[in-house]
Amino acid sequence: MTEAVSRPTLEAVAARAGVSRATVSRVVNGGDGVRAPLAERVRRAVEELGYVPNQAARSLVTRRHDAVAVVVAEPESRVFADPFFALQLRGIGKELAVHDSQLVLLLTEGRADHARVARYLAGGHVDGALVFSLHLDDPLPGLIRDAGVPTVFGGRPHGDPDTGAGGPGVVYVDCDNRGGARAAVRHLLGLGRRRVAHLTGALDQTSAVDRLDGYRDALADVPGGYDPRLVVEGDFTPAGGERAMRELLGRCPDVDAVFAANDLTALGALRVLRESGKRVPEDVAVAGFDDMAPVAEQTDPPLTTVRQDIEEMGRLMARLLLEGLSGGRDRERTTAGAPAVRGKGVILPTTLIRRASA
Amino acid sequence: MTEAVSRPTLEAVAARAGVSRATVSRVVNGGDGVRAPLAERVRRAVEELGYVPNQAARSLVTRRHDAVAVVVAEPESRVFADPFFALQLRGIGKELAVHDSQLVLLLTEGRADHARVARYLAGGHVDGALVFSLHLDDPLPGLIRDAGVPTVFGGRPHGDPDTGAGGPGVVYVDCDNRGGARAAVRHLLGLGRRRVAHLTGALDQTSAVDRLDGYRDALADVPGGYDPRLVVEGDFTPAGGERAMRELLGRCPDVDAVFAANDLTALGALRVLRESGKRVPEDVAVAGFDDMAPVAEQTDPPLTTVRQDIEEMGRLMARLLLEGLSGGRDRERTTAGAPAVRGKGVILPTTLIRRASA
DNA sequence: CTGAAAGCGCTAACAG
DNA sequence: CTGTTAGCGCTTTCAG
Repeated sequence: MTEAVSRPTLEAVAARAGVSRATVSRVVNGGDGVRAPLAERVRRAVEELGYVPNQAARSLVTRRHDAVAVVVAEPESRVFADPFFALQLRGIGKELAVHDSQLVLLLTEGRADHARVARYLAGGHVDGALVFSLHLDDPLPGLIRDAGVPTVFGGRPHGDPDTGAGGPGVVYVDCDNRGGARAAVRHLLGLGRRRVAHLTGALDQTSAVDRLDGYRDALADVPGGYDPRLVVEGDFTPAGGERAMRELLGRCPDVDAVFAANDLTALGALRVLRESGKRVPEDVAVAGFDDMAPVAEQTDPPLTTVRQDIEEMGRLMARLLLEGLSGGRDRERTTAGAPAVRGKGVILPTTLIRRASA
Repeated sequence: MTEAVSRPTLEAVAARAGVSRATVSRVVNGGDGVRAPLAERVRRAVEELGYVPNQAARSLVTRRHDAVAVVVAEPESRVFADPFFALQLRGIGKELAVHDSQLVLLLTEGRADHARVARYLAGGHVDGALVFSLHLDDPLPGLIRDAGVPTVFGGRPHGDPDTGAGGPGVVYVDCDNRGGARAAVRHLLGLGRRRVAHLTGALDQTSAVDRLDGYRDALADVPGGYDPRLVVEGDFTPAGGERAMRELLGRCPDVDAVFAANDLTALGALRVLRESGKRVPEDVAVAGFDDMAPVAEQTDPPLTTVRQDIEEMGRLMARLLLEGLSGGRDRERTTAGAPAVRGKGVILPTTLIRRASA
């Protein structure tokens, strides 16, 4: 393990180039307003000395850090078990890289870590925070508000402006959970299915609630309508999907279609259906949500599901934060076109992907 | 999005407590050498003002950052497609949290990003770096060496001390790829299989090479020995596994066992075997590597595989770095017991997990 | 045990 | 256009 060596300072570069520190600083930061030959001399000195600015010193005066925190609560390990999070992280990373900003990852695993995160955020190391707020009782959003750091949420936070209960100025990015669910269920209905069940996600997360609402929406349109016995609570995991599916089969053996809250849940459901001798999609059609490639494409049969662009969500979160920081200057359009903006939330569209399971 | 507010300074706290800045500083940093009543007054002032030290100012003088960089090269998206990386990250995060250190994630996606990463590392924002060096031609290790930052590698780097080609002082953590592979292949041989094939990983990664070596080791013991026609190159992905398995079946229809370089490869192989009407394990026994829960437990049949403790690898990398930084003080023992240390590499043990596929 | 003073390395007015 | 002059907020000798 190499020891860190002491790096040359502005002073040293200035001396070598025979100019003042101020001039070197100017050249290093864009270099406008410095005559070409001088600038050239400075650049050579920088090069020869291998000078790299000390960020701590710079931040101290500029109050900028070129870094944003990504806060992830992972009370259960689910966050890490599916590629969802990794994809968002990648989107965030890409966008930040474009703006020359660093990604500081703050993992929390319980109350103990919350204090640490709050302290860090308040300590002014970062220009802003991207927060994945998962659960209803999560104290993190409050702590972060108190830290007084510009923040964008991933996923609609509980009690957001749209539902009327939320605090002002909450910015978030989410996909159209409700619309996507509606589309999936309508597709199942369009197949002629009349007993369409729903295996929900963990209902302390808004995504699960919104998908359930979408399911209800679609069923409101049809004669038979909504039957509460066809709704079983899961938890976004394969195991939860199995459990829920078993319960559903026991309760309503006549079910002919299942909309699972995500692909992992669908995976569990498929397994139980196979065990029970039900054919998919002949006896029971199955649809999922997320379109996680490694899951949805490789189930047997391949899964019909609702696709959301996870990486784009991450990218958009970062962009929104950065735009807010720069006071709305350098606004650009998202690569996905123009997403719908409702209140302070940005909702990305979803697409139904038809495969063999429904 | 809340605007950041200006935080109180040491000065303010000092004024409020009626002491000097120096005294406040002492109290904030452990507080030894300050008389109790005074210290108490300071603590109250800190509390009332909600004072949090400005890290930039502090770093400027202490030259410590309480942050380490995690550098991940992801030229292909594989890094993110499997949970491997997420698990290591989690291990790293846990260990860093214990030491009150932050995790700065540096994602790179090509040459363009390399310069950015090198600059960042050289800029002295972090106390050290954890680097996942994946590919043979990756220029990253070199750049990082030049940055002069203490570094620990994840996975044996190319040309490490053990092979004699590596630079001095390279520290890394890896699992016992070779030994694990050997165990898996011996297990297949123990089942009475005589035509044991190997679907390799991407051979520009040391893990793939080491597993191939383990395969050869095991075969060196038996009469028939090593048959090069039974080795097909894959790339650690399911698609690569399918491709390799198809080629293998074409070339050696008499194969009766397959050792896949990882679980994802095994997944692809299983699919092709099923298509071809081969029964697993009756006709062909299959073993994988990694024991990724969401994959290995849920294949059909469940996969016999070599387990490595990925999270522990991450944790250990962080610990090694931190220990090195503190000059070897506060040394603790790893939770996994005492891993083997060869040269500057720490090799974690692997375990064969028997399931139905072999 | 406490305070005064001197910077850490950099940027940002302000003069020239 | 370039240099001079102040700090940013903190830690750390060094006196008292």
